[in-house]
Amino acid sequence: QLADEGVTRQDLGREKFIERTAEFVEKTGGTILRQLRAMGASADWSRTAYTLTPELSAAVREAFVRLYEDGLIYRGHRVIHWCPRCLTSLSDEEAEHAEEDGKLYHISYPVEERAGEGPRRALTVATTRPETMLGDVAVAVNPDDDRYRDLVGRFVLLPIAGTRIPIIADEYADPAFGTGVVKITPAHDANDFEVGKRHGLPMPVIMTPEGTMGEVTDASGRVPVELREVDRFEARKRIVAMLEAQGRLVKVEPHRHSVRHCYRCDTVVEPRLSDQWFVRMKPLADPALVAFREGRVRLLPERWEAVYVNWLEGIRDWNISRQLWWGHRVPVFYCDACGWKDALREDPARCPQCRGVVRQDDDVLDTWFSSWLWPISTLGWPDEQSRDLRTFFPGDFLATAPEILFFWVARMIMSGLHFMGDVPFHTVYLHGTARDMQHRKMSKSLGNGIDPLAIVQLYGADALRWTIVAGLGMGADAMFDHNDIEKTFAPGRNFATKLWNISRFLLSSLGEGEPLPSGELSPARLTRADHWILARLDAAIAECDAALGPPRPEGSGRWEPSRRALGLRLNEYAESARRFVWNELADWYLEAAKPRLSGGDADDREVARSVLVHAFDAALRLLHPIMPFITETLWQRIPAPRDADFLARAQWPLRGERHAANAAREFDLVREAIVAVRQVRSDYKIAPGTRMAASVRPASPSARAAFDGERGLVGWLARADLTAAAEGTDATAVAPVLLSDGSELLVPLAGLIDVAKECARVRGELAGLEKQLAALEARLANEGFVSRAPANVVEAERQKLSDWKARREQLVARVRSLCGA
RNA sequence: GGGCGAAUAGCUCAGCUGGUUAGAGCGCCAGUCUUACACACUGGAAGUCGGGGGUUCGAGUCCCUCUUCGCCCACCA
Repeated sequence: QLADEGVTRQDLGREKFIERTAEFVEKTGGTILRQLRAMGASADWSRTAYTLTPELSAAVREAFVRLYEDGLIYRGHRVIHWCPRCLTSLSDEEAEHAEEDGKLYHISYPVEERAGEGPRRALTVATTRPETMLGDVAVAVNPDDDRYRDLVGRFVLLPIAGTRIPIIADEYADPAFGTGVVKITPAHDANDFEVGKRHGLPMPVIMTPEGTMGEVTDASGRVPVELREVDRFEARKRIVAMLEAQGRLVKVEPHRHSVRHCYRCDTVVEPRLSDQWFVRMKPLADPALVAFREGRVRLLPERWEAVYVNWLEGIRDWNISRQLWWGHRVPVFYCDACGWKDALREDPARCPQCRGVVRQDDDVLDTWFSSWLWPISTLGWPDEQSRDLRTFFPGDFLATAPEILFFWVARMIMSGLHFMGDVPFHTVYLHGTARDMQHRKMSKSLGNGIDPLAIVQLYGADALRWTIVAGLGMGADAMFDHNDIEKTFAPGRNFATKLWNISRFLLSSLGEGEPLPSGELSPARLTRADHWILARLDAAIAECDAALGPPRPEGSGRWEPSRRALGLRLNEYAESARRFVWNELADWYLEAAKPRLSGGDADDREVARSVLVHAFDAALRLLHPIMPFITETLWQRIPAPRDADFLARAQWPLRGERHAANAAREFDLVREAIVAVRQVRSDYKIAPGTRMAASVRPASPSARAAFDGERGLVGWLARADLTAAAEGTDATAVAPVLLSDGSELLVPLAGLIDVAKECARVRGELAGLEKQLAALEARLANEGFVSRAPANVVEAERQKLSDWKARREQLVARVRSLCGA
């Protein structure tokens, strides 16, 4: 906004800038909360917190002072990442790498001549950043490099600057890279800084904070007048031209390397020597590693654990000071009169030593220095007796993005351990990132983003949630095509519509004036279909439970050792629930129950309604975490058991065990028969309205009872009249189907069968089966398989073999009678 | 330079500790306004699981290697 007004923060001044920023935060801060609410996030919205309130600010200050007192915060003079646009230092994590095509410039530095010496020599150095040569204070060679051993201790003359700088020996110089000679610029390169320290070299800063050329720390005349205040990239070009003119540019090679950029504005970061506040990280990181190794904190998906460990093991001190104005100000005070300084919890009126005037450090703290305290500062820390802290710390579960694993997650773990002696949570779930079809992160600047609120408007929050939960494996990135959101979000909307329509049917089937279902399911009155849907419901609940993983053992501070038991396979959970609702409840049970619900006697109606309500109620409970809005709305309308005022607070469904397994199996057999008849109808293009006939040869008394008992259902769902099987039917006039239990279904098709075509089809099927059968027989004939595979696997294969053989027999018989000799 | 991930049906993706004839959604083909739903219903076609090698009775799943894409980390100027 300020840029639009053509104003900089410096124009405005610190106070005014903070005022304007606070105004902005006030206006826009609610956006994310609104989005979260619209998407159905279920949080205690009365407990939102903000790091810049007095309470949280006090916690940040307390943390700083304690770390300072413990010697874990110190002032460091070293090369840090500097953003010339933001005019502030950055942490290592805020300076992001990006591969770029650059150039490697080889520059020849003449060796200072010595009296009576032979031909003039020169050392060639290679650099990607020629503009920094003005800050060179030495050239280094490896002490073991024979090529240059004799030159160590002598000097080169820095071109353009004209400065005389020593040739030093340092391990840092890699004999294998380039010429083996490296220029040393301690103020503008972190490695060179280390070399400079080792050799006690001067460290001239030759760039202004804004990134233009200029002497900042001394006036040694290194930067020629014509280059002063020239932007660093422009200066690079000019210096290269000057070197070329002087014959000092040996060659220029293309060179791909990675360049650090400011995470905020993408400006190329400038390594720069300066004074900053640092947190000593090793003492904080070690306990975080121990906590991980002891299993007190766990990352999912597991592959992130290696990343976490790797970062902690190689941790470097954290630059926490920013030369910005918005944030928590560094609580360190100085007395210029006597040189006193200290970090304090309260602002001092004057210097405790000399009563002189004190001033506070100008810098503010890295925003993550406040955020890393979030799990404790929001609960009342540093008051360890705070009720909230004692009640809610440590937390249990954190779901967040992998990109802030280091910035936030690892540091929260460190601060929790350091300040509270415990991890702030036990499981970290690192979810995927929303990307476009080119796998690029969604971002404002690329314009490839999808506004969640727009999706909520168009398809509903439940559809959005469904897409994300059901469509992705654990931790997988989500690719969205913002040009075709329809195909992405329509399935979720369609499923929500399905739920809506199921409830419409359910409500209309309750009928006027009839008593509402009692909710009591008396086993004696249940039909096969009832048993079946109750069995399917139990299976669905079991699958959802398994996908979500078992709850953590009561009172245990850690998860079970088996990580796989943790679950969080949300997509599997969603799919199990969907399949139950759509493919089982809606497609089969509801259709099967229609005759009973509209006709039948009052008892039939009552039972069917009860089962339907029971199953749908359970379905809504299963789906509520994914689709909270529609499930809550529908649950309020149906006569479901009211164990809570809101579905959100109602019980998770439990497995009922009320069904009879054999009755459920019988229904499955009937379903098979219905599907078979439909297939025949479709294959032979028999009009949907045409009533068909079918006969059955049951393989068992149970099957006989099922087909006898469910004749009406077959009539209703397959439009086919089941009759007793007639013996000796003409093969060319009947389509036989072998059901899974061995029962046989015969569909008369006199005059409809194209004998030649059907013969070919059956032969094809038989050929396929023979192939499978041969493989199966080979497997069972294999000594190794029979002796080494688990018994249940072998048994299953044997069962399969006998099933397939029966099927083959049937096909062979059919081929014989259909295709002739 | 190191590490990680992905590559499975036309498309987007599931396939946990190796073990049915590898699944879903969308799309496609055929049919249907069947009194909850055409944002639907019924039936169907479609994959040598990126290439090669290995371990194993058995590999989409484990190991090695190659190719392509992506991400993270990194002090080769």
